[in-house]
Amino acid sequence: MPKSLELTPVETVACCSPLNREPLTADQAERITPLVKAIADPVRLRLLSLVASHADGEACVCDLNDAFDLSQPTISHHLKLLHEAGLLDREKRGVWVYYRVNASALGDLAALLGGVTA
Amino acid sequence: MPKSLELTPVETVACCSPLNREPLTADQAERITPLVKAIADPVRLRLLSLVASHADGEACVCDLNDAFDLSQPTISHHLKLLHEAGLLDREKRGVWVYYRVNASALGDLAALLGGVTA
DNA sequence: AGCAGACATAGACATCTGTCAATATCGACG
DNA sequence: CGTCGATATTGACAGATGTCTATGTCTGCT
Repeated sequence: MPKSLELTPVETVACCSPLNREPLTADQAERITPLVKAIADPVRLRLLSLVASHADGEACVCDLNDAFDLSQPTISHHLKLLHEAGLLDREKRGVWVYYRVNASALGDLAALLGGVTA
Repeated sequence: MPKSLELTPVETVACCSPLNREPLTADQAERITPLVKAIADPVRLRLLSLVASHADGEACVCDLNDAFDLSQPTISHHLKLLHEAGLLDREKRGVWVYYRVNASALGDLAALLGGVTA
């Protein structure tokens, strides 16, 4: 149920069969790549795991900032990339912003790589 | 059974529990990232899927070159990155070079993302 | 030996990416 | 309504990345 015609990368991954079934077309590869790029950074991998493993399944930006020796804008930038890729959902409550993982996103990507269609 | 003390990225991935179990340490994230970066490119994703889905599980560089509108050195460069990451095994037979996928590599990465420990 | 073809390496170059400091926005609260 | 604290945006810059041309290194063949 996207509100626009633009699909997030994560919304386009489920359409491809596992890598070992048949070659990806150039188009499919171009659509999948942004999602993989989104997790191809150590800071973003840690952010993702921090949110994913956090109690209640969500984490406040204020907590995430403290976990890194990086400036606040840098963390904000990485969170934005993960959000735009469709891997993190964003919710603002009062002054704080909470992120939570899009579970099916990682699942679809894992299925693409691992060859499991489930 | 690595022959040197240097581990390929793929040899270090199995050591981490799934993302949603516990946060990655900075060290773990740094070790995993090269593997993810290796597949964070549309050409390399297609190369991987071409090799993975090829008959006999292996593909000759000569075949792979023809599948792209890119120069031979560029394809060679991408294959080198995939090989160094541990995702592709390389075997030279006569004049030709054959690549085949390291199946467990993608499996471990998928497990990391998908949360399946198997 | 010498040539030809398959693949790798080296170097150059434009573009992309991660980071920061500075600034803007937005909501709560006195 | 003005300030403060939390987060996002902007602009700048160094370093990484993808691509090419040119060249090197094997291997088989004649």
